Amino acid sequence: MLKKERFRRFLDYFTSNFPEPETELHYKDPFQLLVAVVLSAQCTDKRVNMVTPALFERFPDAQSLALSNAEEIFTYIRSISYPNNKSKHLAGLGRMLVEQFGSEIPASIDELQKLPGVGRKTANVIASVVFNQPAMAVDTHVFRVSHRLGLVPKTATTPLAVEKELMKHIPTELVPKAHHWLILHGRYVCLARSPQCKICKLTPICQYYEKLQKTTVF
DNA sequence: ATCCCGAGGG
DNA sequence: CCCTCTGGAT
Repeated sequence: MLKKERFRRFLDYFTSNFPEPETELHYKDPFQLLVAVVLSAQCTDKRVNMVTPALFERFPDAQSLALSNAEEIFTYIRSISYPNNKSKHLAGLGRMLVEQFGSEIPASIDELQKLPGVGRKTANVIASVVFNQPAMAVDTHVFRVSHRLGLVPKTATTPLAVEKELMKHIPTELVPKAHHWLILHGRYVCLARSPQCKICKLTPICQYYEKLQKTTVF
């Protein structure tokens, strides 16, 4: 199947069945989303959502983070992955937002990436979700699902390469939604260790499933 | 043992 | 390119 056809059917399916996908991280403003996404590295959204209510009550904005320190922040996030690194990142994040960005969340990818704990993936999420820019954040789900479906070539071995391949084929206005669609599919259907092909509606266009049929003996 | 909406440093 | 960070669920 042609790649163009794969993309068309992938986008058609999700446009029809999940027209308004959203992140599962809990937040109520750009600052909270930024913090939540920084915390979500190598950690499930569910666990992040367990610590953010108390965290946001104590630190409702960049100023409060800037006035605190990594030691105190650590006590609020000790139950998630890499609490030491992330508490240091958040302390520095608060300070930089206050000192260099007037306590506003910057909109450009380059400026976002200057913030401690914010790499390309997190910067793309903020640009896409907060500012509705056509930025494709490639996390573990997007990477895996894109390869399994056959949306990107095997030579796309890095998140950046996958990002560029996806951007080539997804219409600009659908990029923010496609990001969520790939994540939702990876989280609930195309699981890393046990892809649920039996309930998957995309098997007709899936490269992984196609190969699976060839190698399975009945 | 592997995975989870990765980032920073060497 | 590599390595380290390193909690909790499956």
